[in-house]
Amino acid sequence: MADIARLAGVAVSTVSRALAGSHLVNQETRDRVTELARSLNYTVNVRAQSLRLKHNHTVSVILPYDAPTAQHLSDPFFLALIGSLGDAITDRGFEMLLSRIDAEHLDLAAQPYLSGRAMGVVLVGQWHHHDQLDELAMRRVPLVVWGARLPQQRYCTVGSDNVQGGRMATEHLFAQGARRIAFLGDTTLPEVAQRHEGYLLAHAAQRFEADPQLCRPVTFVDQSMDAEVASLLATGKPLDALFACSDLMAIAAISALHKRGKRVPDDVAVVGYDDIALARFCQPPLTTVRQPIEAAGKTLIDMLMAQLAGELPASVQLPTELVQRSTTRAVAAPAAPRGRKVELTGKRR
Amino acid sequence: MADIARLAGVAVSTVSRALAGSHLVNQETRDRVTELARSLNYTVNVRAQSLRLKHNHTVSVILPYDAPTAQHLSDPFFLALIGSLGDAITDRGFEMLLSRIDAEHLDLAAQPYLSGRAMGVVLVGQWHHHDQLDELAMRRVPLVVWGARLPQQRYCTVGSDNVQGGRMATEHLFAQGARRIAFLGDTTLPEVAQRHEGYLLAHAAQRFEADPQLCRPVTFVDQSMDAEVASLLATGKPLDALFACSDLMAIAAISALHKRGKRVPDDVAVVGYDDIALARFCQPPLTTVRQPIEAAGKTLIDMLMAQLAGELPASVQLPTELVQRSTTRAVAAPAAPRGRKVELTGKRR
DNA sequence: GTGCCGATTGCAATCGATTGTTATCAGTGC
DNA sequence: GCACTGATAACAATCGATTGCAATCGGCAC
Repeated sequence: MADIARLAGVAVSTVSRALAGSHLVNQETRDRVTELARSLNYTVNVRAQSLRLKHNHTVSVILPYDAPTAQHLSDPFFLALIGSLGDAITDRGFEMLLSRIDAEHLDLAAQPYLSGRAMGVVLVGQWHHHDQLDELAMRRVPLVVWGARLPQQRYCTVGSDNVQGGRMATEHLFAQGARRIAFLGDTTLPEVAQRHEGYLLAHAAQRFEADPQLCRPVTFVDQSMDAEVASLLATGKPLDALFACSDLMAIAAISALHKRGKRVPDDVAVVGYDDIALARFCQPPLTTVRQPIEAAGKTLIDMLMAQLAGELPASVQLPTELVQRSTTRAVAAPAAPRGRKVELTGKRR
Repeated sequence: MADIARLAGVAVSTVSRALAGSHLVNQETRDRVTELARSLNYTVNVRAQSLRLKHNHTVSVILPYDAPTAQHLSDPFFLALIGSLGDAITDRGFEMLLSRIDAEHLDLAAQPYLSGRAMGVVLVGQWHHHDQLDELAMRRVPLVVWGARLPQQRYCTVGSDNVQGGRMATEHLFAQGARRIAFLGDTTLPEVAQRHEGYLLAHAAQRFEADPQLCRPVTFVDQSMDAEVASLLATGKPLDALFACSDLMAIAAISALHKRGKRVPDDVAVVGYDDIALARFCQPPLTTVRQPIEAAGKTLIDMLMAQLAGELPASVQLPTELVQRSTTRAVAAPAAPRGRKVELTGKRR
């Protein structure tokens, strides 16, 4: 900026004002400065600017990782969520700072905010440390978490309505005559626990007792699905259906079922969760509970902006919908969750 | 920092040194300051720090978007690449600034660097503006591009060996008796053009003439695949096989083929490109040319670091491998590209 | 008592912007 | 000729760090 000032024969302050389009500087001077800046490929230094202005246009998006397994960033649902966040953030003219932290130390999520790099934080998944998140909220860190809404939480969450989703999936399976429905998912995770709650509610509504033996704590993405399915089939009692807490798990389970001569949906019906791109394309196309990914990114950012505007963090539960494809038999739309028409195609191009 | 200095009864400069672990400050003072900082949840302001130090630890990753179609960030391959980059960047203790720009203005990719937000730029895809990238390189912007290596380019690219990949796929199809092989992909994109070149080389090696009617300029992800496949089947002459320039296109094509009563691979064999997660799970599992995504992120960052260390930008072509699954009939591994053993499973968990 | 030494610590300039306040200047009225 | 006014532009403080250089201090030798 000093260079431009020298070349234009004015003071640095005038250049600053000129580039900001201030009317305090003569139109002619302003044009001269602007042109000079353009021809020199000059851009204001954002670090200095945001240091002086004490604000910035960056949103920190954090994906916790499970340290013991050193898991890489490859889950299609989370990646799609990043895409959705990326779009939402770009649309608002902000930038996205993406980083990863150990899932056991969610308190580190505040770093980008505390160090002035970002105006606020979006954390993807609450994992096992609800308490650490509450603490961050109490320390007034602008924070929105993708995950389950828990009783009396102090932080703001955005997530799908997991109880409704789990219930809808289970009811759909009941509706086609299934009676013994396996539940696959790690219920120590809040979101999965809520889906399991929906699963139990559906059982209660049917006056059926859920067999605890059918609930398997498979982690979100897992190679050991094969063994799990084998063990489920070996219980002696028949297996009607299977509700998996992610599409990836559902697809792995279907593959394991096929390997053991079970037909889907004729022998075992399967419902997944997420409605990732894969669900629509795999054979047979997967019946699944759709989490509205497009809306997710937008809503997360909306909530963050609301907090930055001084509003109270109101948590949001986005509606889920059952997308009926071919891993379950076609039945009339379930009555319970009165909702929008079921979409058969996603919005992806 | 001033607060801490006051509380600790020392000068700001001492606090700075203490937090940096400098041995110029007394061990005791250092401990006192460190403890004070921790208890106050204090973190150095990264903006001020990097302003003063004139360097930072941020890598800018840019995904161009096609403005006319206002395409969202949803392509599984690019998302996976972001994941890979995220891991590579995190592993090196850096942070990732993710943004999007209009694919027609790749020169804007320099902004994050010029404005001091990032130490360098990784651009995902070179799209149609090779020239703009050359210009950026001449302006000495630290830049690495994911894409095709073009003759006499001035910038550094990392990409898969597209010619080899295209050739390998086509040879594999020839090896199982295919003679009329359709090529699906937008050859105005450098990467696709090179895959097409490989396709033509394979034809030449077999002394076969490629029928231009079989080359269809489908854009990377497209709804109109159905019409395209219909048109291919309607040419009058038989269709043996199909090489699609992305797995997504391959899967869409398979779906269109099924709809028209064609069996895969019996009537039409199909090879995709990328080996995204979907390829392994879809039914039938997709034969495809694998781009080494894990290595991609690492290599991109390695090349960026090399540039920052003052080295010349050497472009890299990562080896591709043919992953034989079920959309082609099993044949012995092709002889031409002597390579590593074909892996049947990816590294995903 | 003086001077030197090593170990710490403080002072002040600096990074690149922004902005309230002050200065300059041409034009105008008396 | 002088005071006043409006339009521009310059000055200087500031944001929160870092660091070369100077200052301080206790100890020690002479």
